[in-house]
Amino acid sequence: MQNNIRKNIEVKINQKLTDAEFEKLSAWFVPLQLESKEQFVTEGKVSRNLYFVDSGATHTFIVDKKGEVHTVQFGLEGYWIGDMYSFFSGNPPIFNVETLESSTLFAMQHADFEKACEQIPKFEMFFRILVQNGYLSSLQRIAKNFSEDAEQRYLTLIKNHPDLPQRIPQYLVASYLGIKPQSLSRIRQNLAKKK
Amino acid sequence: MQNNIRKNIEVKINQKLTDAEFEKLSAWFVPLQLESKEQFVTEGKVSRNLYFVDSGATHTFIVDKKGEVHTVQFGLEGYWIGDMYSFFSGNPPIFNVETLESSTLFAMQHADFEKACEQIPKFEMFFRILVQNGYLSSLQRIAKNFSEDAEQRYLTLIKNHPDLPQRIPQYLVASYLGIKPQSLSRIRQNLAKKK
DNA sequence: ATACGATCTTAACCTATGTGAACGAAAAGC
DNA sequence: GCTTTTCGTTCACATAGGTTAAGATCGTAT
Repeated sequence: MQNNIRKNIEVKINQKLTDAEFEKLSAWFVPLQLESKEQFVTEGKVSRNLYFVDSGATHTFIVDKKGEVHTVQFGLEGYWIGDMYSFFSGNPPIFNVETLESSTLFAMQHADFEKACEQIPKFEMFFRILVQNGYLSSLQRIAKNFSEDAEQRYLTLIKNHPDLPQRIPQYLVASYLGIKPQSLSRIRQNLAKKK
Repeated sequence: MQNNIRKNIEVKINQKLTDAEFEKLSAWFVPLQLESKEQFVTEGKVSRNLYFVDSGATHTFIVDKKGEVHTVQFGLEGYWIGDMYSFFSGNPPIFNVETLESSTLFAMQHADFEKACEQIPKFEMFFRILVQNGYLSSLQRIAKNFSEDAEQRYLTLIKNHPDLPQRIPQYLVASYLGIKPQSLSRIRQNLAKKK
C-alpha cells in the first residue's frame, strides 16, 4: 500500500530498503483520504504531521495582510508536504496546506518520525536529503524570480509540469508565479499570438 | 578560538556541548583569513567545505544569463555559508561566495563533517536544525517577495540589520532585494522626502 | 595632492505587471 | 434544468521598477 513511499525513499537515498525496514516504516504512515478543497494544515493550528502525497494535489500557501493568497509550493504525487516549522517545533504553523483534488495522503506523526529516525538510519538520511534539496531549490527559485519575468517562469513551470494547467485553477498558478490572474491571462494571450 | 562556533551551536540546539565534544569539533574547523573581495566558492569548481563566518561579511550569489548578479544571502558574523549542493554531492556548486570585508572564517571539510555527525550526535542535530531553518526562511522569503514591494523589503532588511548599509555596497543590497541600484537609490530618496 | 575607477544619485522615458470593471463561460447548488 | 457563484478573459488606465545616460562623490593607488 505504501509502495510509492518506498520507491520515493529508495530513489532519494539511492539504496534499497530491506523488507523489514519497510514494514516498520509502513506502520508509521497512516493513510488519509481527503476531498478537494479540504484544508488540513491551518496557520495557527499546531500540525505535527508530515505528509506524503500518494495521489492528488495540494498547495501550500500563506495569506498576506491584504488577504491575498501566495502559493509557496504545489504538492503533487510523490511530494512530501506539511509545515516543517510546526512539525519540529510544536508551535503553530506558518503555512496553510489544502487539497486541490480528492487526494490520498500518508501522514506521519512527529513522535513516529523520531522513532523512524532512530531505528532506521536510512530514513534519517532520506529526510536530510529531502530538506537539503528543498532548501537549495527554494534558494534557486528566489534567484530565478529575480532574473526571469513572469512569462519565462510560466513557460518553465508548464515545461516541468505539463499537466498542471489542467489540474490547478489558473488563479493559483498565478499566485505561485507571483502575479495576478489577469496578468497570467494576458501572458497566455500573448503566447497564443506569438505562435 | 572557535568559541563563537561553540556558542552558535549551543544556542541552536538549546543544549551545552561538553568540553570533550567541543575539543573534537574544534580540530575539524580550520581558520581561514581572507581579504575583502576574495571569491572562495565559484560556480563550477567543486567546493566540499562548509564555512562559519567568525568575523567579516560575505555574499552568496548567482550570475544570470545577462551577466547580472543576484545575491541569494549575505553571511555576517555567526552565519554558516557555502554551497550545500556541492558540499554534499561533490558536484560543482550552483552558487558563488565572496568576502565583502576582510573576514575570518572557519572551514570544515566534508570528510570531517561526516566524522562529526557520526561521533557527535549533537552536531548532527545542530546541522539538521540549521538546514531546516534555512529552508523555512527561504520559503518565507519567497512569499514576502511576492507580497511586499521593494521599499517594504528594504525597510525590513535594515530594521533587522541596521549595520548593513554601512558595510555592504548599495548595489549588492539592491541585488539582494531583487531590484536595480538606481531603483534602490530612488527608494531611499523617497524615504528621505517622507520624513 | 592628484587622478582614476568604482559607486551613488538624479532624471526622462519605457515596460511589465497591477487595478478595477465588465462580460462570458464553466461549475456548483438547488 | 435553472440559478448562482466562481473563474477566466479582456480592456483602459495606473504604477513600480527597469533603462539609459549624465554628473557627482567617494576611495584608492600612484
